[in-house]
Amino acid sequence: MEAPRGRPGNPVGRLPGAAPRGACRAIANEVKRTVAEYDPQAIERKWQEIWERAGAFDADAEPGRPKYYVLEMLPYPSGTLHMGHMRNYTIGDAVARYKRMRGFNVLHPLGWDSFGLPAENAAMQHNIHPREWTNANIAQMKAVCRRFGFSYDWRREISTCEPEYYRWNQWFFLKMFERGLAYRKRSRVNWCPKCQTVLANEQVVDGCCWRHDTTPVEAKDLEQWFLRTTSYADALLDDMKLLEDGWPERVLIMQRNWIGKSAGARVRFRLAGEPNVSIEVFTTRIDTIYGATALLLAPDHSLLPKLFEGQPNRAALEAQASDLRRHILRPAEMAAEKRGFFTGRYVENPFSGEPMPIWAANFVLSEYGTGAVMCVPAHDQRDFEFCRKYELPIRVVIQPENGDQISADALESAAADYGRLVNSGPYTGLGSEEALVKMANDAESRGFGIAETIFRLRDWGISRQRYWGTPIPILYCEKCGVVPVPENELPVRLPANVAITGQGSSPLAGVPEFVNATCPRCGGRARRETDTMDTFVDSSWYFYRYADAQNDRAPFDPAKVAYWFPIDQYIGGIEHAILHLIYSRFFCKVMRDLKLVDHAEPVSRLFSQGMVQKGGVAMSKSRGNVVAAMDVADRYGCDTGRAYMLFAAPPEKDLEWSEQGIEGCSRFLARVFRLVERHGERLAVVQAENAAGADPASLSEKERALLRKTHQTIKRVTDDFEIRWHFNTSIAAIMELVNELYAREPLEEDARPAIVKDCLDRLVCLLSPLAPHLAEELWERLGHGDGLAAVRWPGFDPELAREDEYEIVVQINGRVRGRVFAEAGLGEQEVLRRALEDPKVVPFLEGKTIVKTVVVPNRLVNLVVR
RNA sequence: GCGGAAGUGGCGGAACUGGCAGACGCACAGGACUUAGGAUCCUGUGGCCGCAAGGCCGUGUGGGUUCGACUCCCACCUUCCGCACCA
Repeated sequence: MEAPRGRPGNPVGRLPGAAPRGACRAIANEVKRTVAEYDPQAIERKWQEIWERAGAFDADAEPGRPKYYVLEMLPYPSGTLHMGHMRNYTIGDAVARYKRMRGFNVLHPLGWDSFGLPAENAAMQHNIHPREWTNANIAQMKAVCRRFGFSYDWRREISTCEPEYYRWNQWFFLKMFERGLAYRKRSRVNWCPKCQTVLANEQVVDGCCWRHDTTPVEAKDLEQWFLRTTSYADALLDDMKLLEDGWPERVLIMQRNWIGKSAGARVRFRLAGEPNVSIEVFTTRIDTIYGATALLLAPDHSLLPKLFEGQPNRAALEAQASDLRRHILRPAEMAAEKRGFFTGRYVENPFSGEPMPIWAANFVLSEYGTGAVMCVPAHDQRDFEFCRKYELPIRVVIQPENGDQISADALESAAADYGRLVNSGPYTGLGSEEALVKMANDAESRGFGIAETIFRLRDWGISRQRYWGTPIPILYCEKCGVVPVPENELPVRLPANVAITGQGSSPLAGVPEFVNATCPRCGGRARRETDTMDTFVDSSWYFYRYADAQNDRAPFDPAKVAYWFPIDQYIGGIEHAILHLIYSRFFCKVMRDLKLVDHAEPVSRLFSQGMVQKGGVAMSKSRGNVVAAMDVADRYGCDTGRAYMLFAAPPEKDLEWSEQGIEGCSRFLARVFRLVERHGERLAVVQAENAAGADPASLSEKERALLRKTHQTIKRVTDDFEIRWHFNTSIAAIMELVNELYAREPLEEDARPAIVKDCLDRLVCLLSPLAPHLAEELWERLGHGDGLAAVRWPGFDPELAREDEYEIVVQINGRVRGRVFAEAGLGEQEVLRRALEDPKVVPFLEGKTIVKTVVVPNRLVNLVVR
């Protein structure tokens, strides 16, 4: 790289007007002599107390005043605040503080997702009541949050394990029950033998429990309560268009996949020889039905045993079936081979009348569609592989619109694309899209099928055989059957004294005082439901409760919610992209139907922050690479921790924990402290002069330079908050400003105190969302009696930010050959003239012809020569 | 396999609309101050060649568009994440 060149007459690499070299020593000495050390612990303690006494971050609904609701995801109170939390809350806090300075009424609350399994595990291991354990953890984590000075309105704190909160879970459940959105059915459930409870489908990952990733989930039949998420499947999908601007694309994609809408048709195939028995399949490709050469059943399809009846080799078939059931493919065994066997029976293709053999196949999912599919090897890759293996016939019924015709013998893989129908009876010659509609219609009018759209999304099973959760408010009466607990009897409280063994069914079943109840309808004996709710119920609506956390007559006052909602900015980890966020959207839609809210979506903007890693991997207990937030605060102060979280990477990217990096941030804050401290006493009595709009001629060259850098920094930091959401570059910009101020020391020379003060004031304001305690302290030291909470975000004056003079790069054929200076606004011709005269440039032009010139204002000149 | 994100110095990262690649920080080196410095302040720091002036190379790879490409287009490689026999 070329050596930096200063202007003629200036020392190389030094800013025009910077202090002469000899001055550095003097400044350093003076700084050392007079400046107190940056003491983050003292400063942070002081301001946290002041904020708390003042209720500085309490916010109430003020109709007519613009609001901003910024929210971080509800934490589980594990006891330690780890780096992920710290990063999450630091981002949210920076945004909250920035928006306050922008004049918004900011709602920024925090609470605790305090039901859940770990409390029960702790109860077993340490013989401590889940409530005690949980509350101790909450106290600990809250202390860390306070130590970090996050600007929460603590009056709105909620804890989901308190009856004041969970009674509204029960209330919502009853509302859903009334509307048929909560129902009970016996169903095959995912059972985790370690958790000793049911898991939602969403909680099964690769066939294993989401908490125990080496424990395979078992199938079990149980009576379960479900919430009918599927009745909102279309709304959940359609309303995603409202989120396209504010949510990360990948989250929307994940949700779309999860909902898994597929449009197709249900078709009934009659069992050959038994006209009253038929098998239904679901297909999205009814246009290929003339190419179906078999019908495939899931190994656990309910009809399978019936098919074997009366066959001589029935026992052998049943053995094969149960063998195949053991080989139902789990996602982890995706590469495993397809297997199946012929059942000995046939169905009749309702379109062609042709007989088709029925096979059982291990890759057919019993829980999706109808658990049976038609097998079209020519046009479906899975069927193709299956038929090749078992030598079933392959028949081409779709030919590509353009390109070579295909033939069954030459196929190396299935041809799944749409095309034109061949060998398809009366449909031959139609295009796939046309045929899909027509054939489904015909199937319906001929009585063996119907167009249908199905979803991958299933109803949400919420029953958990656990103690530490919300009791499901249902009674079972010997006479009246299933009876909901009347609203006025809520909450159904968790009994305090329960033996938690971790074995068998719900611990509540062992508490007679809880189980035995009176039927509210007939007054007879009733048994209470002993399952509790999935904790995702708690977190599906908690952010509404923040709007009205103390309400004891309703989950919230709709007017308050109408003021604060929707959430303007929600911030959390990507791990909640599906479960929590779909359930929350579902709850919102139910609430809208209950007329509690009038918005369609609860969250306008969602941000997924990156993980915090150490040594390139996520911090985790098992890896032993966890750094606790409290340790950072103890060693460096929380402002340093915050600054590092924001500086080390843009917020959406993973962040590598670096001790040296954090020391760099600590140095930076100390450097800011010394700078302001050095001038604070002198400037505290000075009224800052707002130079905006001032006559530039009245400013000294140094004043202009100071103001220019300051206003350029304001612009950069403001854009970072408003548009880019890249706080790393905000801090970098502020560092540049600080460097410039140091370089121009002594500031008291050639610059009026009022101007210097103005610059330092603005610097401190820019810093305040990022390192709030230090900023408050410096603000005070600059002589301001009022706290920063009352201060507006600094304004930006483009006139002051403008450069007077630009260095213009002169390129010859795209290569940098020289540099010239041009005053702002200098005409193109003049810039070009200077470029052509530049002594560095001239030799490159000798004997050449300039074919083209490009002049980019304030940036460069490119001369194309030949 | 499908979908998404990303590949830039020794490291974290910057470059906003196509216009000086490497801002800012870390690390390292030199200097100042100092009894001392792992504090502070100042300076330097992509690679190669060169005493220097300067030159050449350089943003995963290969092409393309353009006066000009980290940025746009095409093909490919690698990494991470999500989904995955969903009929």
